[in-house]
Amino acid sequence: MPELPEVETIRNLLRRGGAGALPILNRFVVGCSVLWAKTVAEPSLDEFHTRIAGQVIKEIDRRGKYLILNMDKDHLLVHLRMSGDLYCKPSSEALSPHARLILDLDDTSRLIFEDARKFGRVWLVKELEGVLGKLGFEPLSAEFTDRIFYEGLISFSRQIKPLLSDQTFIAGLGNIYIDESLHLAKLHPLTLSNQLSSKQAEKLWRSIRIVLEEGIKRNGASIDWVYKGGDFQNYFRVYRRTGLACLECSTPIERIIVGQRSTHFCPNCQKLLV
DNA sequence: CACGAGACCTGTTCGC
DNA sequence: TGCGAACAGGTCTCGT
Repeated sequence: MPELPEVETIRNLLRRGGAGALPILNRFVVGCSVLWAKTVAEPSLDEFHTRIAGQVIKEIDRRGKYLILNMDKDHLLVHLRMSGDLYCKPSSEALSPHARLILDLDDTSRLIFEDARKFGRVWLVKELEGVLGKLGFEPLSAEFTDRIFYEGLISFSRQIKPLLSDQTFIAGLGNIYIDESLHLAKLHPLTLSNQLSSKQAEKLWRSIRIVLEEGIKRNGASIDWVYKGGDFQNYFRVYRRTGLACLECSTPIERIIVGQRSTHFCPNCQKLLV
């Protein structure tokens, strides 16, 4: 489910509540159940239970696709991977069959980490560095300038799509937002990063920010059975539009595999540089 | 260094 | 209708 805009949407729901979910700021943890042991990446299950009890949720941040729950003593980091979700509901409401971790809160609500595919992970840590240290550019930050992006791009000779999906280069993009950004920037997904002109890099930089901001504005994308809430899927330019007309030139959108991921692009608007 | 394959998992949809 | 194959928003590790 989640790339940067979906994670940001979940963050907002946890901070302010909405869509049937409760806010969790200033609540404290009174109990905890781990229903799928592998969900807790760090520390050990025993230590996780003893350390998280009694902690207050002070603030919620995001870095790339990670949610950061700042508690009074530790940080609880959450990565939703493919099918995770994190929300707070009254304890009286039925539990999802895919609940993997439950934090009982002091107002008889509970924070539920749900994840059908069991890929998601949480870390309870003193310092963020160990988990987040290798992440690359934060794409909507002020420090992420077109110039620094261009310098980064030309320092590698890599296919642009796999490079954009590398979280140590840029954090938060996934399959949807990469395909959308590359179409907006009129770049073929196999373009080599060091073949880009500064002009093209600037256009890609702008496209990434436009697409992410629109995704956030629309509360993310809802696809399949996994995640629902946002409506960015109604504004896709290429993602899962194989065979449909390009919105710019009417050429049928093509689907290829790049880096073992489904990749959608317009063969007319996004020609491969030679 | 850059890339591809396989693994981790479950659930839905597609094709015959 | 039924059943196996293909596919899904992510990331890690290993081999070449």
